[in-house]
Amino acid sequence: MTTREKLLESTADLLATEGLAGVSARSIAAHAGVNQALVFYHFGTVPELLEAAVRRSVDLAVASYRDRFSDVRSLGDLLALGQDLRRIERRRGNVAQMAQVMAGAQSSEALARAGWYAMQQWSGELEGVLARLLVGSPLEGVVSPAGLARAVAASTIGLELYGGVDEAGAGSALGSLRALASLVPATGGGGPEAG
Amino acid sequence: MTTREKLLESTADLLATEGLAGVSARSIAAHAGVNQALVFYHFGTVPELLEAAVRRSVDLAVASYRDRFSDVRSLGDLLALGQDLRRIERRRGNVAQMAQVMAGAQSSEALARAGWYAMQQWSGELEGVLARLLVGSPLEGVVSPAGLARAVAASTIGLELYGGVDEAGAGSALGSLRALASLVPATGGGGPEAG
DNA sequence: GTCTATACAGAGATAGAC
DNA sequence: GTCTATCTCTGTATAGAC
Repeated sequence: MTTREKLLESTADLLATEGLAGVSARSIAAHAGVNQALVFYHFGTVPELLEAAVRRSVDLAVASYRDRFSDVRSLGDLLALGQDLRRIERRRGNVAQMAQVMAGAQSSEALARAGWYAMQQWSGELEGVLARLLVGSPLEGVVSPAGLARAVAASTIGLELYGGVDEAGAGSALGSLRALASLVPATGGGGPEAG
Repeated sequence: MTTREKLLESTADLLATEGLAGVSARSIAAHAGVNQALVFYHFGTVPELLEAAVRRSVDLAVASYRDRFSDVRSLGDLLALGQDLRRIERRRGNVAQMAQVMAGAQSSEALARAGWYAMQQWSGELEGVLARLLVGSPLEGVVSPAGLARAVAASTIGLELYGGVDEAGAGSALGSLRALASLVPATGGGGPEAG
């Protein structure tokens, strides 16, 4: 593993576990077991390292689901995949990472770019599936696949943050969304937020 | 206006406009036009000041809607109120404030408490209305008012953060949620996320 | 309650030897 | 590419005069 890779990985780790406030050139370098000055040698500034780390996490994560996304044939399939995906990505810390980056977007151009990119990648993937599934469904023409995909992604971020301050509350929120999803007409379950 | 109040107000302002990273004892004091040491005299630590400021913002905001909440008689009414509320609170910066506090919950007990409290107040209010409205509706027994209220609140936080990195994307997401809401059975419009 | 002054830790970042 | 050393700034927090 190169120094660059160690730094990228450590940054992603720390961002997910400690939040933005716990991420500094010093903490990253310590966690990676490399010298602090190398952060600046390889990435210029800390926000740029953060951006690179998030892009890498997202690219890896999205790519790991590409086959499963293209196998989806029904809203039921999508629902099942969504549940899996949510569970796995939360454990990996990728959802928390995105939430932190988006919260920090106000104070850094690089973080804003990273947040934009991450949302773009995930919702782009989901949008492709939704576009296929909505053809011929009662929802066709009523909701746009692009908007729906983005709504699901944004709500996931919100639920992640909420879970950080009230786990039980977030659980009940998710339960209600699942219940609502089961009401989507003519699909037998599988609404958008159900994952 | 007392020094205490100036500090609370300035903290809320800065949190909404600059984000957590832009909030420090120095910046707050400068914005309030008071001496920096007074932050510690009145509130002990910076996170405690943040907590107090958020509680105050939330209490004031929620109280200002209490009458309108209790006037709601139909999902249509709720939808209209939700749109108003969302527009006004976003402009006031209260949504951004909550998003920042929840993102910082990882690094501070006080912020976690503040985030919990804010979500509790807003969803408690909404839950009361939903509990009334769901009686006799097709959704009664299918979704819990408590969970639904929390899902709406959490999604609002997520959309706020997303809007910070991609305004157009967040707009399309909101549009899709409105479209979905119009499909809620037997109500003629007025689903949960539509506000 | 408010002010000045200051201690001290940790942040980002760079210079220069290796 | 890597390491040591260091500069500078900004952050929290406190002591003590007023």
